[in-house]
Amino acid sequence: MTTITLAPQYDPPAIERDIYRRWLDSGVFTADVSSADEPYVIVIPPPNVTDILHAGHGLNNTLQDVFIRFERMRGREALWLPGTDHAGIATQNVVERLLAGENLTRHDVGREAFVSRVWEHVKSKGGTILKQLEAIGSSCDWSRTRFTFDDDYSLAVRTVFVRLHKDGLIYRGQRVIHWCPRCHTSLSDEEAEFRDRQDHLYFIRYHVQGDDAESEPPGVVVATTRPETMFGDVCLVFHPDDDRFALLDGVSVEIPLSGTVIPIRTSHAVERDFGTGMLKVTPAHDANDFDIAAELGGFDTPSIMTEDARMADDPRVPASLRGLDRDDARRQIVAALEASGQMEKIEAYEHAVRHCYRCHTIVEPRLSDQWFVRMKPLAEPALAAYRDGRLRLVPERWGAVYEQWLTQIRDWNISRQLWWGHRIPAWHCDDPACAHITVEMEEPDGCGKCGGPARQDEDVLDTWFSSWLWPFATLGWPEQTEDLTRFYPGHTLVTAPDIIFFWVARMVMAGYHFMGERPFETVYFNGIVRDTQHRKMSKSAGNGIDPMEVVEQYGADALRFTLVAGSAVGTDVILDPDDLETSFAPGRNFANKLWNIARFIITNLDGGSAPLSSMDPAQFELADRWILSRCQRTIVATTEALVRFRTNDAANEAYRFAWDELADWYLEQVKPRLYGVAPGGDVARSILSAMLETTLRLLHPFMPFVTEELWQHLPGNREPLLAGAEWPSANDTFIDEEAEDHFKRVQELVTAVRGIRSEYGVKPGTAIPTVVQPATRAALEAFNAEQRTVERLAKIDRLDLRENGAPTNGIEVGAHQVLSDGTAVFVPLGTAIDIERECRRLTGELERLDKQLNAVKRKLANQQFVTRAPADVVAREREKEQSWHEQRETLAVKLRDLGC
RNA sequence: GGGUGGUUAGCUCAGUUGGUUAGAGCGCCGGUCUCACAUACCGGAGGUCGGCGGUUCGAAUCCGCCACCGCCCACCA
Repeated sequence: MTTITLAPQYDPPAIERDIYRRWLDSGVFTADVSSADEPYVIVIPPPNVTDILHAGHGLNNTLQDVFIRFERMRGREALWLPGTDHAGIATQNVVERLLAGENLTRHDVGREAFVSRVWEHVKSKGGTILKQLEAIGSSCDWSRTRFTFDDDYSLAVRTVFVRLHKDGLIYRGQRVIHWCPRCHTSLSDEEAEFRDRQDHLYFIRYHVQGDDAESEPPGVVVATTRPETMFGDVCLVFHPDDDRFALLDGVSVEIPLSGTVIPIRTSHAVERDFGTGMLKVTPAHDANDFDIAAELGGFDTPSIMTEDARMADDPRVPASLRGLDRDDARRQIVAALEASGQMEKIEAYEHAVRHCYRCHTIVEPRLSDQWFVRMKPLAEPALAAYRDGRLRLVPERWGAVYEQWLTQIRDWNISRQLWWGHRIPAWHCDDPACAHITVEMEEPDGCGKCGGPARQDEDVLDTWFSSWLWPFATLGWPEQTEDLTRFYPGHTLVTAPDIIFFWVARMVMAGYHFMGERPFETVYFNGIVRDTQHRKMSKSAGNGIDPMEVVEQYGADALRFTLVAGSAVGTDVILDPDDLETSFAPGRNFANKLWNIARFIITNLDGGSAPLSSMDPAQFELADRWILSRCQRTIVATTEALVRFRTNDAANEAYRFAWDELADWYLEQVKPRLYGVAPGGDVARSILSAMLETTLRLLHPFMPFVTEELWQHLPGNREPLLAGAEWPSANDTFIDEEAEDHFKRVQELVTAVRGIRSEYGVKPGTAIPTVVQPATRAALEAFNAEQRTVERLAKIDRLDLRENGAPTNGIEVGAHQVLSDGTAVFVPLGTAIDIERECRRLTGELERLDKQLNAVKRKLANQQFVTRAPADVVAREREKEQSWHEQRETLAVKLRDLGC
């Protein structure tokens, strides 16, 4: 391999595209169905087909890629299955907005033309996000890309519908559902999300029939937040034990403004303490009221609003209000009631109101015929799987949410009055007398009962009704394909906790019901990306970060590193959209650091090095043994952290090793040997090469581009692609506690000397008097090269080592740095020091030391501590006392010498 | 109303089962363009770990209460 000279700075855009191309060409991302290796499967949470990548996708997909690359390197047959979701309402809304720009509605163009228009849009604009996933380095198996509207996938959806229907788990029912008057569709409970709203509670007086003007009180007062629904009232109810109204049971009242007569009844559903204790029952416009009315029996369910949430053209609605939208109607009704004296009072009232999760319009409860999935039987296996540990959630606390939802699960409304989606495979008989509904995979010849003509149901299925099949429908189900056999069940699902109900729990249900097996073993919930005010990042809020911009400016690796290393398991990631530099420069800088570590090492390898295994360990110096030992520990720690999904720990372990240990210490220590100034150059080269190689492997899941590029520049024979290379395994023979301990002392000494040089402006040529304690002396003596290391790294000519006591008598003044074993480094002779200032400083230091010393003495004097604390803890305290005592003595001598 | 997460340096956050003198990055101060890197190097300042109480030889860590911030769920209309 020719060593091209590496540029002094890493330039991401210059290499990312080529590297990605190289990966694709090699097929390293493609899972081999016939491989004997143990599989590892992640299915992507399919983004909406027209989505563009936002920061949340960035985090989510980077995490998936980290796991998949890690397992791939560990030798598993890794499959990361990508794809997109047709996203019913969301996509339909996008196209409807486009039409609106041409002053058209979907009804103007018609169903068929509209659907082709959406397809057109999806084909031209869709899938952008998949290209963007490539840009951030995602190692998806693109040969298996799926779309929830693919023919195969649609077949799976129909199959599921038909099967569940046959099993009695899908039924058609008339219910009060959540209706979005803007999207013109029903919504599931999950899609109608609560938002707090400042509202009013209106107290309205209903006249009791037969009462005359003198009656006291005249009629009954009902509290409601929705006066506009009162024309749909069928009765008023109060609690049967509520004495206040005891005489009113069975009495008739008139609905204000319309005069419709309705009875008063009783129901245990009434909360006596709320409002007046009298409740109006509007079965067609409130799910609870529907239940109450049903329980009482014998009531109609009058609808008094249209699909647009306008007052209906209905005899129950006063003529002047018909056609008004619900807000205008409310205003007029309130005004009219105030005028007629029937508005008792209006109170400010804050409550949670359901809104459409797509357009945020207030949802209108509406009585209609819909298709439902009976959820209880499906939920049970999903619940059991979690409870007996077959399904693991990380972090575990989400289990409570998962459990609670499954425990109190309600039937799922799956029909949507949209045009973009999987058409429901049900055909209604044209003959009202027959009214049979035929449910089949393909269009039947006619009604399955009477054989007459039948029309297909107009509705489409909830988009989540296709998503919940994702882990197996993507693998070819209902066909028993090789892929399905090999790659189901999968292993890790990485997703955000906000779709735990929509998607995660339902996938588990579908997995057990149709496959008899969990779809994945672990669900890893990543955090949510927020801005500095902890608001969720979103385009609409204008606080988003465009990952593509970050990739351009800082590189994909910087983006990835920031997102992954910046957050602990399941915690949110806070980023400042107005300050990309603060967030992403550290990642970019680290990539550059890595680049330069490699640049230095590769340059100095001079085209090659002998393998580490051929080196005689007897020739290893302290620094060699130290870095080898540290490297082993880093491998263990990084691997361990990744296995436990602690990606931030893993990334930081590797980061620390590369920057703080390899670059800052080993590289510096080894320079004289490389330049031939000191012996041992070959050993150093060999170790450097091994360290770089391992570092690249360890960092590859986090920063695939820069590591792969550098890998390509490494001299020697190894796997052609880092993406397909082996994850390093730890080798205990290199663990060397003595070397770690000794090198730590060398580091301490170097740092102390640097401190003195910096603070007192000591010139490079000056010797540094040092009174060495045994531990430090051992470190320096056992490895005779190390004193030279200290001198070189601290940029001094000579360490002037002395035994015992202070070096002199006030000439070499100001004991400055004292090491943990009491070794003292002094300011050298001839250095200008401000004696007074030095006295103050030393005195302060002495006080601090005394305080610590007293604390530790008190601790050791405590019998309880000595007898009850673990022996090693006590021993540490003893050492501490000893060392601080020595430091104190050194300081005291200095103070005396200075004449403080 | 019920859950649940958080509160540690100016900022964003680590701190695994309670045990060295509580850490990192950025920012700040001082010094260096030292032949891998100024996207760098060296040194430094900065925290009574939200408050109170408790358990313990020992608490950022465990328990209780309080305060503030956030999220989820919930048929008091």
